[in-house]
Amino acid sequence: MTEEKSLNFIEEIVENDLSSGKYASIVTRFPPEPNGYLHIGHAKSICLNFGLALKYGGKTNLRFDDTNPVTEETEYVESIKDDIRWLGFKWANEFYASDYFDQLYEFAVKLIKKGLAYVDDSTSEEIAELKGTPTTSGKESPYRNRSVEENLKLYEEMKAGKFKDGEKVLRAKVDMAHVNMLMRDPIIYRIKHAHHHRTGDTWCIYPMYDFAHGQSDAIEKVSHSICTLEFVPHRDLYNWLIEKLEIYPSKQYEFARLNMTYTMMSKRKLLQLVNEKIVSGWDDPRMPTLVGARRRGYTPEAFRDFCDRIGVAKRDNLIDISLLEFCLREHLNKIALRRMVVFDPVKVVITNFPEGRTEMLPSENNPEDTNSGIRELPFSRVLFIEKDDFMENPAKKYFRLAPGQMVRLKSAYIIKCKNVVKDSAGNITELHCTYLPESKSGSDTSGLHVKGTIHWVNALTALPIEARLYDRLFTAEDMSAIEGDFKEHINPDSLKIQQVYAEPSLANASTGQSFQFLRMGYFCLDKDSSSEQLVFNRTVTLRDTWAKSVK
RNA sequence: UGUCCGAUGGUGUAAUGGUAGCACAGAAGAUUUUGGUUCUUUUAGUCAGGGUUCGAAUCCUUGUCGGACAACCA
Repeated sequence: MTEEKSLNFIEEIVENDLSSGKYASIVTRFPPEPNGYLHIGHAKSICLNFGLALKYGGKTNLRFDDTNPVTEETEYVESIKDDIRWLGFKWANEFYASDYFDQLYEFAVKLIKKGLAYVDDSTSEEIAELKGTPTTSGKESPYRNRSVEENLKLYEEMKAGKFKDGEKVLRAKVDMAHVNMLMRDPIIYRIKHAHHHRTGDTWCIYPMYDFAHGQSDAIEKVSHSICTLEFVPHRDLYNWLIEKLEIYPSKQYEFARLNMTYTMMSKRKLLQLVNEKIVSGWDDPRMPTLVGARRRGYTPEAFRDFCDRIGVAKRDNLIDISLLEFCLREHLNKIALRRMVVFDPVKVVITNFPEGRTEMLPSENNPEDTNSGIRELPFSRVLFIEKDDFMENPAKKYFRLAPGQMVRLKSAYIIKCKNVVKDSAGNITELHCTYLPESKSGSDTSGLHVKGTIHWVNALTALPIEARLYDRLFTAEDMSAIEGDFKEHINPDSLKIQQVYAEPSLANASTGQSFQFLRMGYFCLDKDSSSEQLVFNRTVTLRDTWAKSVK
């Protein structure tokens, strides 16, 4: 059997609840607010919530927490659904907090009737003033002791649109002296004469998060309501409302959100990058959004593996982005077809190869996958190789091409450098080489062992393509620690565009398809491609131990 | 100043009173028609003090450090 993997603290809770018979099966939910695109941090939550239900035989609802019409849009709803599907998860139900507005209204009425909620006419400032501070207790509002009848009437008038935005709020009557600020008579309904993306203009009062989230959980009979650490103080209120409303007792558990090096997860700041056109959009391949990562060439398999590896705990964390890249490379290595592309070409003339002749040479599509087959590469007298793959005065342990030295051309022949041609300025323009006909790949009888193998393309048939080379968007390791304007820490070199030369088979690539450009990295075809110009995004470089040792 | 949450190699995460383990990152080597992959080996850790115990990363206590909390956001 496979090794027993240790459980995270939430799995432990679930297993205990299941074995004790507290629940026959579990219900979780993923509750995004449709006011932005999902990012990598959400992926952790999605994998956790859906993963739990999958592992323990339960179900997961997708529920949009759409209680603030001012910031929410249908565009976001669609993108969120897309991203979850892309990650590979299926929700049992698609729900909206706005589906429950009628019921939520009735819940509030019930609270009023129990004498546990009141309409407050205080201004926002007055409410804040009376709220106290974390270290000093609050004071009661002068409107706190209105009669049930008056509250009922006022609340109904709020709903009917009799008041302007901010003129009145409905507050739960808890305890203004509570050590937990959230328990100091929290606002549960506010007036917003705003168009809602689903309910239109039906409502002009909307519940606050605390009066929607737990209630929605209860309505759906969510057994384990899993959220991030910043909601810990809300748990008191969550439980208080469930108790007073006498509804299904969902339980809230909190875990530490994902933070990653050189990355920023704040939806507000990401929106800023989009609005200020610092990036091309939510799906800019440099964005930590799921759409961005997808366009960049990240795979759902890599994300799921990553989420599995980072674990779930309650301490703040800052995950090294190299772990994500490791997961990515591991997956891409298995699935990406190999192709040869020369980025910075220097011309190689094979002086003993007949002019006008083209030979087709087979090359494996992926050495890690024997089922991936081969493709044919044209080889003739004039080729391009990478400038970096030649050194006139080779460094020690450099085993690529140098004057008088031999190197293997991948899937082709061993060549030997005979002559270096330069222009008047001393720049290398051509390398004159000879090839060893008996060293042909697959039928090599030369008996020679060369240390280096390099990639190349046939000059005549080379396909010019655009390569977009991405680097991290931010320069600071811990973006949450920076003070001042985060935009001062944007990497000016996060995108470099280069015209490069590809083997002809790349003309058949389809959008989103991943390739390994030999020795250069993983790339995928971008949607910006046209028939005249193919565009490839660099997903991630290959590990490069040589570059490291040179440095 | 208060309440709550947390603290294990560089980074994550296990060990649930009984050998501090795993992964990433780093280092060294082997293999390789990708300086990729793969395979070896290796560096490095329980926040501090006190207590309970035959035995403490784990329990108690004090302290230190980090985070959260004073939106009509979620």
